[in-house]
Amino acid sequence: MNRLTRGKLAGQSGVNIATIRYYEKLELLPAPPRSNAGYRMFSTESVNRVRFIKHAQELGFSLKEIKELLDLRVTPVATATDVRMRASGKIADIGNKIQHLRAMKKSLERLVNSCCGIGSVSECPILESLDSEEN
Amino acid sequence: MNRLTRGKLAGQSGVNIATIRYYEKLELLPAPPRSNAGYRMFSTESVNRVRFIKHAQELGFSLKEIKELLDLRVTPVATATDVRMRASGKIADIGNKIQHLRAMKKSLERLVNSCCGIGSVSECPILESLDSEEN
DNA sequence: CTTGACCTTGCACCACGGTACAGGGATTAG
DNA sequence: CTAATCCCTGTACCGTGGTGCAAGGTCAAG
Repeated sequence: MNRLTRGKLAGQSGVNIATIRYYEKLELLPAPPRSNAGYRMFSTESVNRVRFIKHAQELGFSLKEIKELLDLRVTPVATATDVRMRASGKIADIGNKIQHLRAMKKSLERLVNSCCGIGSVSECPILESLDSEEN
Repeated sequence: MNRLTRGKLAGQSGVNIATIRYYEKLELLPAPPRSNAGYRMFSTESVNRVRFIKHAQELGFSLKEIKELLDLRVTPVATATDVRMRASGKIADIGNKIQHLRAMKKSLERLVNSCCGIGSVSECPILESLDSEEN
């Protein structure tokens, strides 16, 4: 298992080199072992970790929430019930996000199909996918 | 159609009163007509608008992107093709988000079912839903 | 064995999305 | 009529998520 410097990790995962240090500080990345000279030696696994973080961000999770997601993996057995509860909460959150996105997608598809068709209707219906009272 | 003050709009849409002014400055809300005393007079429609903005944010859209989504509605007929293209791009973005969320959800469900079950396995598999090279 | 490209640290700065505050005017309840 | 509560504006500040810079150490190529 060969190891990566900070610059290599940043390059391979598509983020700025300084971001790696920032994620390490927030404990989104575990503090890696160091070479004799003090250089960070990341495992190749870390690339997936950083990519996961970036993808989760695009989906509307904050770094704090992403840390919670990642911490689900390593929580000791003693708290299995707690882990299951938190994971279930995250699953529910994700389900809600999917529902909202589906509604938005449907609205946009209606917009494309009905407003901007050959007839060129000037007044388009509002994107009204998410008008519910609560949430 | 009765009108709302800034405070009423904020209250009914569940945001801070200062946020309304901020959204107006960013042109996410159109500058409303004013009363004789200079008070903003929002339409009841604005409540849905603000809610839409908040929901879209939860789904990982920036305010700039949300402005683009909202602007799709009011772009003149002349640019119908452009509107259709931009809307299609947004639809594709949303589709990708949904796919990513589904993968995350599946991973979490596997975590709940296989790791934290009665057997209490200590080593859980990584949340590996999003390891793809590109995107 | 030097030059350039990497690495280290601490610290300062940035954009985004708000949020608060001061100083003043309007409106409504008692 | 007056106090409380709303509204107005400009401006300053805040947390999040980075990003850049300076001063110095390391490593690999020529």
